[in-house]
Amino acid sequence: MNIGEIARRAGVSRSTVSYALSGKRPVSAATVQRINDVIAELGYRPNASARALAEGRTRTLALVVPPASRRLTDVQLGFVGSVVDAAAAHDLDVLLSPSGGDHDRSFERIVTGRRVDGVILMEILLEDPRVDRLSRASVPFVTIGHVEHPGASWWVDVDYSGLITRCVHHLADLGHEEVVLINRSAELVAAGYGPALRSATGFLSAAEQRGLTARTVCCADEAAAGLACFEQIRTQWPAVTAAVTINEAALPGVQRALHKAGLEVPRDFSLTGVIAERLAEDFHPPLTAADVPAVELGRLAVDLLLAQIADPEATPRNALLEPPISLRSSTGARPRG
Amino acid sequence: MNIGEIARRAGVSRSTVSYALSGKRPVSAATVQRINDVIAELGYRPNASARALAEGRTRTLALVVPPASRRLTDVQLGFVGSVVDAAAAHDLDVLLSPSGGDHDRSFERIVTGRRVDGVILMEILLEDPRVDRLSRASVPFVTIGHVEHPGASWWVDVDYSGLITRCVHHLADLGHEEVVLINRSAELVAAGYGPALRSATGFLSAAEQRGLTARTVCCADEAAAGLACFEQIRTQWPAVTAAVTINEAALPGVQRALHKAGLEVPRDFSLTGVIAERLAEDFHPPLTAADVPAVELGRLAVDLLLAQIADPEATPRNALLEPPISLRSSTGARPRG
DNA sequence: ATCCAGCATCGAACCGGTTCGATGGCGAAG
DNA sequence: CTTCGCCATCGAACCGGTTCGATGCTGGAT
Repeated sequence: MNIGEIARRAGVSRSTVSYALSGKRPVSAATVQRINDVIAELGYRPNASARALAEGRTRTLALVVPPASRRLTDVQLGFVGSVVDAAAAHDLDVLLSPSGGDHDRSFERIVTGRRVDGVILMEILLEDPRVDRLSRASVPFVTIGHVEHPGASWWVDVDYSGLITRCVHHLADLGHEEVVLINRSAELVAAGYGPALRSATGFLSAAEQRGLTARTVCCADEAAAGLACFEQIRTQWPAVTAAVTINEAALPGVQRALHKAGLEVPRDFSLTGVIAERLAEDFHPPLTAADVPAVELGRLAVDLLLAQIADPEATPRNALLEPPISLRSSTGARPRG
Repeated sequence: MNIGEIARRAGVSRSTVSYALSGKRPVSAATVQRINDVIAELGYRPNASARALAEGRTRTLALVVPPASRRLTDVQLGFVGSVVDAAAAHDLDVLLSPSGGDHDRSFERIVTGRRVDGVILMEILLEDPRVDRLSRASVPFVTIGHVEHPGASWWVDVDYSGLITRCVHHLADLGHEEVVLINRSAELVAAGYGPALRSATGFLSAAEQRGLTARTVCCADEAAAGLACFEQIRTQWPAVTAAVTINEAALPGVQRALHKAGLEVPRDFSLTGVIAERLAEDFHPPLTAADVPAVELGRLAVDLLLAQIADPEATPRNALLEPPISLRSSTGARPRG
């Protein structure tokens, strides 16, 4: 069941078997044939640990995800799936490491245990200790999202600020004068979660530029909070005629609140934002929104990571995607009060 | 950066360092202290591959998931999260392996490459070739879900048939006479997906037992399909007054269809089934439904797997959970036609 | 003073691959 | 017929840990 056994049965040395499998040195066709026969017969496959030890690489990537207690959003789920798929396309395995708490033994194991060839970090904060940790440990890594001062690091991200800006311009073009941003939870904002903060600044500056009255609220990532949040908006700022959101989990609640208030979208109220495509299309009516290209981001992250692993000294690369806003049917002209 | 370097700096042999770390043989307190100081100073951590090779175990579990193309349901997502968390609690890492296609190189790597100590398989079919593959390879594994003839294998599952039966009885008790099962997609049923088939048989036999008229439909796992499906039900079987479902993805569509048809739940129509708790509560009104205990199942699967790894010869264990039906507010007495 | 037990430590073998330098055999060239 | 070179293969070292048997040293009992 190991390479020595294969060698013995094929009547060759262990190194010959190794070369026959890797093709790194020529081996005669007859010998290769014999070795392959034995391997097929015994169903042999090299021991991954031994190979990793000898080669100095594990053919494994780590994907650091938020702990399960924090439910994944649709967008995050898209990242995980696409990273796994992209890695599989390169015959790489993916190790999942829950991180975000304080103990983070799993993260430490991965960083220092040479358990993986590289790391993909998602859900990062503007100031993220894990980024520093990986830099110091000189482990190749790519972040999905970027810290405030990325310096010389590799990352891919969606331009939340830019997208939100475009949403605001879109609403301004339609004549809206008072708009609200329904952000992610207050905890995430307080923690320094990039998309939430960049969305807020983008929203405010775009609104100012267009002379709109801008309101922002944080909303916990759940339907019930979405409902409560929307009702509060109606009470507190009755002149608001449009909302921009990046909070996917709140959408069902917002939908219900709209219904309860007897508001029809987009006739009475416009809704847009940055939302996973599937959710945007499940909404009623389908949301005019920027679809987060989760699949592309995941694939891109793997590509960058592999480039970095191949040449750790290469100058860092990054990608800031700004997907187009898909015009569906949730935005319309400001209702005449 | 390796154990030899630590040994040299601490002035001891490599084996002493190893014993100091593992505690498998006594080492004097003074020596342990010295070794720990050196380790702390250099930030040493044993190479995972080398350790795996020497110990013959990788301290890693594999979780076989459906390929990303098939979107994960909320329940499946719950499995992934809880398995990862439960594994982390035991200081184990989790390797994600997408499987379900035909080539499945990732799956083969894991099965034969001794890359992991055990495998957790989810989304299994009544006849699942992967189960046989793992059995033959004598890799410890636990399935979430069970094949038709589990024989001597380890598994955990939810008793879909039993739960659906209870839903039917619940509706019968409320006086409903014609009920429909909104199942998962026709492809899944055709592929032999356990929960879908067991739900159908449980539904039909319970309905027969109570003398109800039973209808069943398959519905693709998406909101649009849920809407279309529900409208078709209304047209085709106008006497249906209650639905039972296990299709989470269809729910938003069903909700919209109810609204479009001007039906109020539960006054005009009752809805129940087996649904992730979060989705049941996000529905309007909250669904009376059996919450799939995804977290408990995941934890249980890890526990069983560890027991099996510890003693591969142990007699297989399994668990068939039947969570209580949470009475919320989506079921009521049959409307008087 | 001698012997023995037991503790602390060491050295070597082993896990299962990869890789490098060396070697044997063969055909072609001189 | 010798020599050169190349192709195919071999043997040994190495990756970085773990583990087992052996050994030196110390102290207490006799």
